[in-house]
Amino acid sequence: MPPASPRKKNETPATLDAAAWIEAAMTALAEGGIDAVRIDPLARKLGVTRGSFYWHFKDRAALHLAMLKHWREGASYNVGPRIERKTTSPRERLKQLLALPYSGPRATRAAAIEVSIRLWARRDKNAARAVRHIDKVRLEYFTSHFIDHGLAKPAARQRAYVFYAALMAEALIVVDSDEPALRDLDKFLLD
Amino acid sequence: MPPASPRKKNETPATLDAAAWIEAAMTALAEGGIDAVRIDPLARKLGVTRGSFYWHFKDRAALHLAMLKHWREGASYNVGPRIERKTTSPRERLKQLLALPYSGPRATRAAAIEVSIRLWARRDKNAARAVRHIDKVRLEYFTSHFIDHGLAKPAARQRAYVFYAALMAEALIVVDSDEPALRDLDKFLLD
DNA sequence: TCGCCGCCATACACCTGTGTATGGAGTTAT
DNA sequence: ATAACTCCATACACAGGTGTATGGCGGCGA
Repeated sequence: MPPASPRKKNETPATLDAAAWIEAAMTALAEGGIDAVRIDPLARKLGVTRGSFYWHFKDRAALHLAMLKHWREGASYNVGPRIERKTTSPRERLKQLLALPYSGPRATRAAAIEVSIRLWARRDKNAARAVRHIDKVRLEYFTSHFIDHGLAKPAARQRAYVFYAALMAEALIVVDSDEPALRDLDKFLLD
Repeated sequence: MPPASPRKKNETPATLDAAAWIEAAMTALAEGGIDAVRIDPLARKLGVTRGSFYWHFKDRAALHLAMLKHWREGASYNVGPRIERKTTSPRERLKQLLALPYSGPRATRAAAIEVSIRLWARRDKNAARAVRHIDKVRLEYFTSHFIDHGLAKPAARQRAYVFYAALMAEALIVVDSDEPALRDLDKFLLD
């Protein structure tokens, strides 16, 4: 981050172009892992040169940290809310979580980002810290729902883990799209 | 592969040194994804130079295909057998499968390879084909166990998917090692 | 209008990896 | 011993990425 660029009035919060770099970086992360996040290709896709990057970021490590921060702030509720508009039953909320398929256009990107970051976390301490934090948040979120659903805490936590596993597995396991195993999954996981 | 090196007598099947390259490549794959499988670093770790590689393989693409073949042949029963020595009950076999932790020394490598290949499969058709095949084999394997366990086929297939998901999730989701959610998981998944 | 500054382009030095071509050491067959 | 073959080292041309230093362009403020 540069010396806190002091923007003027009707501009976005002073992180507009840095955000564009981060967005492009996340896409590259989804498509090829952390090693695919390279400055030159990103610059070409953004229609600029390296000069822009090295104004907004000190180096690649700075971009990596910004990417983790971005994911940390967005991932908590990417997999979660936007659902609790109407206070439906806890069962309905979990059912909707399972229903949002990891096979959509934007969901595919999110799934790839999940996998990429977790692979990255195997060799990067910062990424590992972010993953640990996000998993903690999500598991507690799911657990609370199962508690609302009527389960005792240990059972709720176990169920939350399996629920989370089933959700994440959609980003890894390949089955035929008409696979019946995916239908009525909620009946097994939620009842 | 070179012109089918005609070995003589007491040598291993003519793929001894190529196998060493593949082994090193799989380790690199586990540690940094497919982009980390680079010839020069591999050569340094093996104590040789590029000259060796380009004798055993045509190029990187050939190594990639060999890696997929290697994984395809080994992965089917890496996650599976070596268990069915004694014909225990199907429930016991599945329980043992769940018990083999993805946190051991060599198991960590296998888990990383799983994730790396699946991320790789998002941009490589051959890798995608291998993953599809392996998932099919494993799901059928698990399904048959649940059928032996007494479930009807649709229910068994669904249960196999959740079982497989819980297994794979250990390679992704990070929890405290003393997490109670992982204990007694079999009671939920198998009963 | 003039200078300042945010933002990016350009050029340079450096490093790392790929693929190929060629040579050389060691072994085996005749 | 000589030829042939296996296996690897060496050298080269090329491509692509990183980081830095420097220059340039446009807008805003006094």
